[in-house]
This record gives sequence, structure tokens and C-alpha cells, in this order.
Amino acid sequence: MAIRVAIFEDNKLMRNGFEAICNGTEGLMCSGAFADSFDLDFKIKKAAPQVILMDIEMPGTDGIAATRHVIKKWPEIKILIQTVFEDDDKIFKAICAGASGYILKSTSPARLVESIIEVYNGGSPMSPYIASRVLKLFQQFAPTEQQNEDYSLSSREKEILSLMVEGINLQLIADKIFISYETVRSHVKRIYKKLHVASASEAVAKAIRQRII
Amino acid sequence: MAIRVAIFEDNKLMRNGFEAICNGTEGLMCSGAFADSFDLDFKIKKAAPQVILMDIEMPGTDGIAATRHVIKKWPEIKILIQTVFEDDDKIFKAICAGASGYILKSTSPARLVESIIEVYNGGSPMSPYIASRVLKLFQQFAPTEQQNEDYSLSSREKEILSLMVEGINLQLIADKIFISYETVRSHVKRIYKKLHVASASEAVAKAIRQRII
DNA sequence: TTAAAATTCACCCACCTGGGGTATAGTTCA
DNA sequence: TGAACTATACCCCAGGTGGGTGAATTTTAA
Repeated sequence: MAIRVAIFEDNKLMRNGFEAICNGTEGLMCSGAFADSFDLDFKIKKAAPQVILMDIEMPGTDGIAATRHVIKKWPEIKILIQTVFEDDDKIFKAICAGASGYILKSTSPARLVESIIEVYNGGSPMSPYIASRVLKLFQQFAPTEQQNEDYSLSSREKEILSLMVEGINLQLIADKIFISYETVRSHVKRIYKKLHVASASEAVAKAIRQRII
Repeated sequence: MAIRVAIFEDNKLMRNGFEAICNGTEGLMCSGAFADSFDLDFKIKKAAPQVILMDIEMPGTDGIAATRHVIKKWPEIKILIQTVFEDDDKIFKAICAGASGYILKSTSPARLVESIIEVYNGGSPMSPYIASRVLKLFQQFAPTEQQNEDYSLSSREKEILSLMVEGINLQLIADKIFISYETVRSHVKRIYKKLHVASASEAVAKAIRQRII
């Protein structure tokens, strides 16, 4: 029994190309090729796909919202995102929406077919670059058991750093923890030295990324 | 120039097998094959690898701790974990330790070679099952799908914001993207309005937390 | 108990920043 | 074809920030 694949892709050339690839491959068949996500439910019901090849940029709801919607309604359908976007935000949102794989438009037809079969079998094909971005993001968000490089901030310093992360300015921090403005500045300067940074932005970025606070 | 690969694997048969595969492949060479991670630094210095094929179960410090150590000391070395373990905890720890890829022992020699080349080129090969586990874990740990407000930053604004996140000051940003200092300031002010913030730290914090860039 | 941190406070100075303007050229879209 | 937006650029000004230095007091660790 061939795997039923639905295609959402607004570019006609690509859509036809994907359709041809699917139908030309043993074990795959295209059960629907659509240019937009209007009437999404109707299209899904009609195509009854097991795998969806989903473009992100599309008329109607974009591919990520469509993914979220489909996964919620038909959790058994596997969705393979295929797009030109390689920015972290898109990757992140697509994964959170429940996509099973994420490949770039530059992927070869052979690899595309492989990927469709892989998602169908429960795997998660990703283009190499995407995979490395996912790992990077993962490292960022993981509840760090990683021994955070020890900058040996004192507790007061940590306290002040976390207030800085809130975006509170130094004068207000002083008021908040009942010490003088100049003292706050002393602490801040020491924090910069310990973190090897030279500005509030850098300190904040480092604090958040490395969960120092 | 062949990619220098070091192998850490306690099973002699497998170690010899991997070594043979590397040396038998155009573009790869095994610059060291070790059964344990004792004297790790010495072994790394001796082999001077660009990619390490790392087993998890090993005498001495286990492969994950070894990964953590090597990445910290030689961040440019790419580490490809190869193991029989497919449990979430191991996967999770390996990624957090800084591994670039994670493949199973069941991987074919051809795929193994591909994977080594992929990590060397900055990609992150993962066995299909591992990849799907990573996505699952990712969904678990991802900061709760706060409906990412759309701040509709222009691409220039995003570019500048991301430079700010790097901690680069406005003058240097101007130099870097070849526009005047005052123009950068104009952009920055507009960014602040769009993000409803009033300082660089706040903007950076918001950008990182909500992955706006 | 003595040395080393941590915490507190102050002053100086140059420069950066945030907020307020204004203005022009180019693009896009209705 | 205008309106809206974007990118570019400049001005002013008050106040914030980063860096340096110095010093007193308390807490912690050796």
C-alpha cells in the first residue's frame, strides 16, 4: 500500500514537481496538491494523507499554523515542513507546532523521497543545517544540568544581575534593594569583569543564555 | 586534505572496524583509535582530530563527560556520538555536553562516513529515531508556546537587534553594516517603540526570550 | 586569627544612550 | 498617483553608563 502524501505549496512549478516525484516513486502517491490552506479541513479530509509536505509561506494561514491545526485534529498525520526559511524562529515554531521533520527546499528529490518515508516510519529527517540549529536551540533551552561555567558571582551580584535582566535601570535597582546607586554601580562593574563583558546588554545576553541567574 | 578522525571505542572489533572504514575512505583518515579516555588531553593532542567518533560506554570517564571536557577545551572539534543507547537521558546529556551528532551503532558504514563528513561541515547527523526523540524532548522543554506577539520588525531592524544581542555597541554596529551611527540610533529607537521597551538590556532580553531575532 | 572576599559608598570623566525633533529618497501597495 | 512605510541621516540635550581609583565595614574561609 502506497503512502498517501498531501502537498501544500503555493508555487505551482514546485507543487507539480513534488507531485510528480511522489507519483513517480514506488510506495508513494500524491493524494492531493494544494496551493493554499483555505478550507484546510476539507482538503485534508479529501486527501486523507498519511504524510503532509508543508510549505511555510502560503496564502491563507501559514504553514506553521496549518501544522498546529492539523496535528491537533489528526495527531496521526506526520507533517514534513519544507521551506526556504532557515531562521531559528521559524524552526522553533514549526517544531513546537508538532512537525515531524524540517527540510530545506534545496533538498534533492532522492533525499525528499527518503525523508517522506522516514517521517512515515516515525523518524525525523532534518537538513543538516536545520539539525544543527535544533541542537543549538536545544542547548539553549535545556533545563541546564550542564555545569554552568562558574563565574563565581556572589549572591548579591546574582541578585543585581537578575534585576538587570528584568530591564530595570541601575537607579531603580538601588531603590529596590535599598543600597546606594554608587554601590549598585560597583557591583555591576565587578559583574562585568567576572563575566568578561563590557555592557549591560552583553551581561543580560550571557545571563539569559547561560542561565547564570 | 583528509579529515582527521579520532575514535574512542572500547570494543576492539568495532574500533578496528571504524578505523578501517575511515582509512579506507577517500577524504578521511583515522589519526587515533583509543579504547578508553584515560589521559584524554594527551590523546587528543596526539591525534589532533577534527572529528571525534565517541562511544558512550567506556572505561575512564564516560563518553559524555569526555565530550563535555573536549568541547570546553577545543570548541572547534566536532564530536559525533555513536552508541547503542537510545534512551532520552543519554541523548539529552550528550547534546547538552555539546555533541554535534548522535548516531546508533546500527548505522551502516556508508551512513557513518556520510555522518562524519556532515559533522565536519557543521551539520548534525542523527539517526532517524534519535532525531524524533530530540524533537519530542524539545517540545517538552520549549518555553511554553507564548503566542509570540508579532512586533513586525523590518529586516534591517532585526539585523540590528541581533547585533545588539551580540553585545556590540551602536558605533560598532554602524561600522559593521556600513551605515551612519545616527541611522543606527534611528533604527534602535524604532525597535524600542515596537518592542515596548526603553533600553538595550530590555530589548536584548526580550529578543532572546521570545526569539524575535 | 588572619587573610581574602564580599558589600558598601563616593568622586571624576569621557562617552554612550534615550527621547525629542526634522528630512530626503526609495518602495510598496491600494 | 498618493499614502504609508522603510532606510537613511543629522541635531540637541539631559541623564545614564563604563572605567578608574580609593576606602570602610562585614563576612567567610583558610
